[in-house]
Amino acid sequence: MDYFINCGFIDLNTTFNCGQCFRWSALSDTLYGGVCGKKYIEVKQEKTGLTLLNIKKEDIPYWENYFCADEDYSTFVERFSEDSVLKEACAYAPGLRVLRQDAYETLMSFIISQNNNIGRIRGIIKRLCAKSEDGSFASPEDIIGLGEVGLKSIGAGYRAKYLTDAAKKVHSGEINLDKIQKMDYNVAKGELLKIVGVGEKVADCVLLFGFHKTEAFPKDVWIKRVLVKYYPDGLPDCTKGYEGIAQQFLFHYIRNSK
DNA sequence: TTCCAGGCGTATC
DNA sequence: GATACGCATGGA
Repeated sequence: MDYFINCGFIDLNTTFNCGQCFRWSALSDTLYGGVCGKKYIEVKQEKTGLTLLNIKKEDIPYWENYFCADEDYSTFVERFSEDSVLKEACAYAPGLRVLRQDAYETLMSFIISQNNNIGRIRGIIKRLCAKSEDGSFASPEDIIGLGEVGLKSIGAGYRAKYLTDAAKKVHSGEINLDKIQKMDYNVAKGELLKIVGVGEKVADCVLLFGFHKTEAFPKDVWIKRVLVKYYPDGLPDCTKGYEGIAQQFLFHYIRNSK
């Protein structure tokens, strides 16, 4: 069956190409295919939401959660528009949404992202996931099995040992992603920082994109430029509690405008 | 050829 | 706590 999710306007092209996710690809102007968890899905752009194609009824809640159908983005935009720069950033990317992605996949993806560009990140993840049996994201066992040599052969470079460390800690239970989901932001961040190769920025990306902790504010090279240029005295009050959502609008704006 | 990319670990002060 | 440097890789 096909299933329409009415979540208000969502721009799939912008949402899938703003650097938060790496496994969606355009099949046409209005159709996208992607893999999350064990599920391949095709989604169609609609005026007030999106349609899940050929979806099993029991999978619908997963995708409603993934696309944050429960969140009203007009409220965010209204709040952020108290600040002139954020107002412009929001106006620049109508329909941009921060997704609720799988925490494990987000962890591995953003370890790969460090000191890297989005095109290469996508390529490395694609080659990595080609190593799994069913096309789903490479499991901890898959990554441990590949070893650092195998990981370097797909272009992971010096991040190979970081992926290995993360995979081992998840596999052993030393890092428990289900428990991290329930922790407060600061405690959760402390857990992620135990992984070799996960620093402040990657931890915040995982907390925002994988655990939907919206107060996480990842500072990459682009956002650091935004802070210097527009917010030398800190973020405006209208972002409080939702700094991560604001961050994504600013990130997309600074990278793509002008 | 050099610079850069959704940074981090390590050494040093 | 702050700063400097090396690190794999490939596109610009």
